[in-house]
Amino acid sequence: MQDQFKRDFFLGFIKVHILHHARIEPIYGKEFRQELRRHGYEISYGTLYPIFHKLEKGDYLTSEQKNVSGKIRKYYSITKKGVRALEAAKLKARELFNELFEES
Amino acid sequence: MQDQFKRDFFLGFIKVHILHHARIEPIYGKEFRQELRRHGYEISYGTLYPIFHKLEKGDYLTSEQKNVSGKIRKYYSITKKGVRALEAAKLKARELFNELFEES
DNA sequence: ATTACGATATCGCATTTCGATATTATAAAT
DNA sequence: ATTTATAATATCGAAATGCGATATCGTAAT
Repeated sequence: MQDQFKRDFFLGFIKVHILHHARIEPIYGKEFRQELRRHGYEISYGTLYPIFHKLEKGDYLTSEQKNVSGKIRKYYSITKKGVRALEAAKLKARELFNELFEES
Repeated sequence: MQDQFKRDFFLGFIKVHILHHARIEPIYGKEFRQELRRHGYEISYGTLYPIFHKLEKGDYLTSEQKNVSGKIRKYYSITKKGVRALEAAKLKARELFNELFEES
């Protein structure tokens, strides 16, 4: 599968992952990107950070800066609106799963 | 959930749906769009048709025109390469599902 | 002061997405 | 035979998104 289509198919998956993880615990860009790579997803910072910004602007995430041994990290947590969006996404993900894997 | 984010999250889901359905039987644009609407996905023709074209160009789909009572329909079927991409996507969808719904 | 460095932010270009509009092909009507 | 109607596909221009590369930030150590 070529990279071009990987992105096409999976960027949405990645966005759901963001909300899901940000609900469990605050996440920040660099570590989250590495987490994604461990799961086989490639995303550049030029894509990831603007997604964070957009999700924060849309009030799906909220951020808080922390100084970790002299380096600034921006931790994102999910908002109530984000939780609602995540639940809607989970519903759709479940439907997709059922359809893809139903016996036929 | 606002439309803007619906699209962000679900356009990839839609692309997986396309491959999945095109594997089961040949699909064509207008009917497939209505099928998607029944499942709660909104996509315009200005988005859908170029996706078909791109998937065909990338050899994930192949098309055949048919005359149905005077109207031309372009039926798309999946290719071998498309099947491989679909299987990869199903794997990822399963992983996403497992992560979203795992007990914690 | 300067350097080092983890981390975030932004740039310019290419591609994608969108609603709206145009085009195509044929059957039915005249 | 020409016109009209219509299902369906194709394409347009503008806006948004995605990308790799590069720049910037903030602080601690030197």
